[in-house]
Amino acid sequence: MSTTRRQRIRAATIAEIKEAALDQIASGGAASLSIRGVARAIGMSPAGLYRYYRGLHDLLTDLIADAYGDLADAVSEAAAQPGTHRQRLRAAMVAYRRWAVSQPHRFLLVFGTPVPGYAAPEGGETVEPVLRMGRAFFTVAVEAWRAGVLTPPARFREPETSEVELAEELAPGFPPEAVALLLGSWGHFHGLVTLELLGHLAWLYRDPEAFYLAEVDRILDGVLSDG
Amino acid sequence: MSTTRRQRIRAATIAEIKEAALDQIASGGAASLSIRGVARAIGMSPAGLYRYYRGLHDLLTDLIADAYGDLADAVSEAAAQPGTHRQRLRAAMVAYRRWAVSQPHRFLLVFGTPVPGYAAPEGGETVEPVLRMGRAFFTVAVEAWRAGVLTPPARFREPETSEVELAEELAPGFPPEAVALLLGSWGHFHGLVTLELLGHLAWLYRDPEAFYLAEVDRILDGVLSDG
DNA sequence: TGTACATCAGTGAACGCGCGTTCACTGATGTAC
DNA sequence: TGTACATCAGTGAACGCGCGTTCACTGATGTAC
Repeated sequence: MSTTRRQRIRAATIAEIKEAALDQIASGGAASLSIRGVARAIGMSPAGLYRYYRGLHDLLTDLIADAYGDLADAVSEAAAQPGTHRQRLRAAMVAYRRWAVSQPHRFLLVFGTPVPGYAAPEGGETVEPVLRMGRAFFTVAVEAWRAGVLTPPARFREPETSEVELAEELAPGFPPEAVALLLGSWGHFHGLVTLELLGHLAWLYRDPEAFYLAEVDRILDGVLSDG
Repeated sequence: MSTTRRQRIRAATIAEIKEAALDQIASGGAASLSIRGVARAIGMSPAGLYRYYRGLHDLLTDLIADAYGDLADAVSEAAAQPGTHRQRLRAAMVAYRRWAVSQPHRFLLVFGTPVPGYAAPEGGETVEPVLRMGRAFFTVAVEAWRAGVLTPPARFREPETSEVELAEELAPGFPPEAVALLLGSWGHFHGLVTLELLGHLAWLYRDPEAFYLAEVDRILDGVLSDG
């Protein structure tokens, strides 16, 4: 327990740093994040920040990991609520958009144009969070499949090896077409969210929520047959 | 005709500037574009560039407009080829991805995270190119509707005023649901393209083309009934 | 409980860098007569 | 066809800025005995 005092303060400072960094990103984009800017915001000398992060790159990595984790949490939680498969998938898609719209800068940290000079962490670290969030959707899909209400397309191209492998890993016998179907659906609602976030729907929709919800229903119609 | 000589050189220089600027963007992202960098690349002093652009902002605006125009051209051309409605819409969607994949930096100039400090041009300029590209799709859709093969969703939410207005403008009697349907479809393939471009599909697909094409067919099934 | 020492948090000055933009200028190209 | 003048393209030096990072340092917090 001797670790406490200094460590608590340290944790609080890290939180303060992240908060200031997110503020900076929120107002000027990820590329405008700077050590000096954060230091200024929390009233510390620039050099002091090097006690907490080895450099700008590490701070950014931390923020991205946080964001991805948060989004995955929001989606997973929504998908875990009781209800029909359709209700749970809908809830997950709605949570995806809600999270994105409520903190666009963090969403774009994960899914926006990569920051120049910042190379995303290697394979392992990239794969993990994608799968983690994906699993929220796949889990419900597997359950729907077991219940016989998942409708993969009748005629389908030759499945790719990677699709077969992932399907087998999700649940023995799970159809590889359904893997593609779910990823395609992700592309669908993800696209709607990014278009909204970046203002490409603003010329038609002042508030695209109703539009989004209707599209979600279309997506669900393409995946489930539980009415 | 006295205008020629100097003007031809000037046009060539502008082309050279843009080319160098795109190179810079291709390798470091839009945020890394700089007057000095471009000047260096074409062997001119930084100050000299101010004979051609009033500043960095103007150059960037020009590049974005070019990119949007090019993309619109590629899509329009594809949609204008002879063929069934389904073939033409498919060609347009394939052209959208091909253009994006072949020059990701230019696609992201239009649809990526906005460059910090760069505010997109006002209303008019933003609306025009969106509609211009959209018209390629809408035109085919209107023809399909006239041919009776467009299938807007049976049950639909109350259409919004903006949807009704746009539908009326496209063609008297054109169903507002179809407007939403087409925009939703745009979100679908746009999402697939951005996910691919930013590497979020790489963990599963080495080459997502087959996946994309299959999704395009799903999209078309949701829009057309011409089989 | 008290003291000697080690670790940690944070400072302030300094480094070298690339940036956008302005300014006064030189020399070449075009124009009017 | 030739000359006087205006316009244009491009230079080079300079400005002030914010940046990431390093370094030697001071003072506070924790640890061992």
